[in-house]
Amino acid sequence: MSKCEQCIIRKFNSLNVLKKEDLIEISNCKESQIVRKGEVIFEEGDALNGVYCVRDGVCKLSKLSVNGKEQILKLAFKGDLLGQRSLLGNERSNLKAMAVNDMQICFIPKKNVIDNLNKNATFSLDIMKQMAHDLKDADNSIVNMAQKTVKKRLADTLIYIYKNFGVDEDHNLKIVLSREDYANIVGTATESTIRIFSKFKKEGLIRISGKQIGIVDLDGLRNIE
Amino acid sequence: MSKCEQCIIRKFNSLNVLKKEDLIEISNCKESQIVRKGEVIFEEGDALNGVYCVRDGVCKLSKLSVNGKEQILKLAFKGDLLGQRSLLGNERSNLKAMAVNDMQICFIPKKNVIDNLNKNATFSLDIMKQMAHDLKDADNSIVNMAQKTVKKRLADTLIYIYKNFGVDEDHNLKIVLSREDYANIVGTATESTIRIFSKFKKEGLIRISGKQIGIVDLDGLRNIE
DNA sequence: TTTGAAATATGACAATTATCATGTTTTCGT
DNA sequence: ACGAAAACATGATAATTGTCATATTTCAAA
Repeated sequence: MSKCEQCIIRKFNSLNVLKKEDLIEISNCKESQIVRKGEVIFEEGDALNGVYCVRDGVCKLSKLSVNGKEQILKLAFKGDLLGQRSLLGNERSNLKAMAVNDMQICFIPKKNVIDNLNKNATFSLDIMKQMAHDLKDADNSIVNMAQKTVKKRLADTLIYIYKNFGVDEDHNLKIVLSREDYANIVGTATESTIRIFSKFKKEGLIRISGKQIGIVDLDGLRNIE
Repeated sequence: MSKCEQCIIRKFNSLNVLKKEDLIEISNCKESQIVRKGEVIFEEGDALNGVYCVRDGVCKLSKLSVNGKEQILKLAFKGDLLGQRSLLGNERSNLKAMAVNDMQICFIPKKNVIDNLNKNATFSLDIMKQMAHDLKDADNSIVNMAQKTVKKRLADTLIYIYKNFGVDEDHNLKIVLSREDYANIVGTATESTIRIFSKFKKEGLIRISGKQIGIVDLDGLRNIE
């Protein structure tokens, strides 16, 4: 089992500001685990007794809407801390987390996090900074949902995945999502997603072979209205 | 000028957990101001050197989308702290704040807030709790935008305003917004909002006289699909 | 009080998106 | 490798929503 104080992933989140002794303390209490593609880390409504730190892999954070459709709110990856909100608000999780590919995550008990929040103002400020950033992102998502067409949102999503996760040796998007996942990210029907991807393909913007999607004309995608 | 330590508004936000001496310190530095209906408190892109605490009145927090339309993200009122995100993230405001009716607000300099965040873990935790709650709200907004029809979103908005701000002596909604404001809250065209309100009126769900809107059948509004 | 601008209202039409049906392809467990 | 289930694909059609045009009303400043 690797040690937090040696783990480079913490460079990507607020744990980076902790002192070595506190990291060692956390390291002794944490539990590393492997999560396979498709496995659920936690469900909407679960009581979380700590936070998960993503070391490797990607998961989707989603929420069921009243009409029974899943809405994907975020793709979490390397460095992301899952469940901090529920921990802070002392509430059950309002999101579900499911692995998109194989993952490595570490569970850090609530006590360790709260202790550090209580004694380390720098840590608290860094967490707040992160939350402020998340709130800004959320605002942008709301504006996009409200004002952009489905086509534009799908193009944006493809670009987002390209930028954040890159491509494999065949130049296809490294993160492979189903058309339904894409639909659940932008909030549309699966058929609409399929149709629009077909259109993108016909227009030479993307390349499709099964679930593999490659971006052919990035600027073309960017310029979609 | 009233004193923070005697101000009951702080009961509604994180300032409530501060010690009396710190409140007095803040009170000595704060600046109370009156903002008239339609006046702008800060613009998108402004550098804020503190936070505004809303004592009375309501303001809309909005953001311009790429296509030039305004998106209203929140109606802030009694107890809300404006600008804490920008302060924490050390960024310029990504929102604009404009008074919906006459307001009383207090400006608290950045230094006072940061000082208390540094020395008072309870305060920090309370702020984080508030932010966690805001993030949850934001998630719900995204789901609603993505999954609900314009009609449903407008009905929800009317109910929200009814629940949070109540009615005047004529039983009309106390907060008066233009049809354009409603459109900018739910993310639709002004004409669509006007049309749907007209429909609500015909169906006996609401009452309209000019800008005054009254809710006639709350359950009817709730049950809209 | 007048008047002109802004807000509200409504029709006609177009564009977008959802829904349902049905067929094809891919994936995955045995 | 095989068969079933899931995912993908596409057509037809309906519902929703946006856009443009044009009245009408409201409201505030001169």
